[in-house]
Amino acid sequence: MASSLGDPLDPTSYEVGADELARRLLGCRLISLVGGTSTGGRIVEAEAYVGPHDPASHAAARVGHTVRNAPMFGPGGTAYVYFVYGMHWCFNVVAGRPGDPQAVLIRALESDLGIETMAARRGRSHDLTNGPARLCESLAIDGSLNEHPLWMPPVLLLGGEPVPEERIGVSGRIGIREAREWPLRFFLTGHPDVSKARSTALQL
DNA sequence: ATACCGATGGACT
DNA sequence: GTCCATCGGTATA
Repeated sequence: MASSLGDPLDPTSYEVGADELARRLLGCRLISLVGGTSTGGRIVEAEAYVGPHDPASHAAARVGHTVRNAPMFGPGGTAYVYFVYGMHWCFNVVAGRPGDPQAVLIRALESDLGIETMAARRGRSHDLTNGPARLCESLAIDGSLNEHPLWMPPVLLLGGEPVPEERIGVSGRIGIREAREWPLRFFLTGHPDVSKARSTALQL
């Protein structure tokens, strides 16, 4: 009954496929208390990586269970944070049940909390949370938060205003080679924090 | 608005 | 060695 907006999502609500979770996370709020200041915002773009049969996933069958992707094999609702291109962190929400490696990459937030702190971390006052690596820098999320459960501080995933189905756009995922055309990227159509070039829904 | 390019490090084959 | 679930700068329009 404590279903007021802004409560942490229940751990069981993550026990769904990553594609469903990605849609469901749109409109939810990602909040970081790292460093003592609240930073974050509303999720407006997310990508699903749906399991061993997904060749673009870090947990693709050809890769198997490794040290890096181990968090994906853990319980839903925990964080999978990985380092890419020698300089950036990316934040994922693990989906499904233990042993079922699925995750949702958070690609953009509509930032509305701790703007000044985020701007200081980023060294600029714009482009704070559009992009998976940018939002990690703004929220001070790094590898130390790997496997963190997202229903407790210092990083929280809170319920938000439900997003109307017709506002949700779908497209192929970004920055991958394999399975480019799989419709697993979800975003709020026309939202300013979703790049215009990439805000066009896939034509099926 | 798009396009190219370089940075930089770890996971994996 | 090779490949990145990337970004910021610069150039061009």
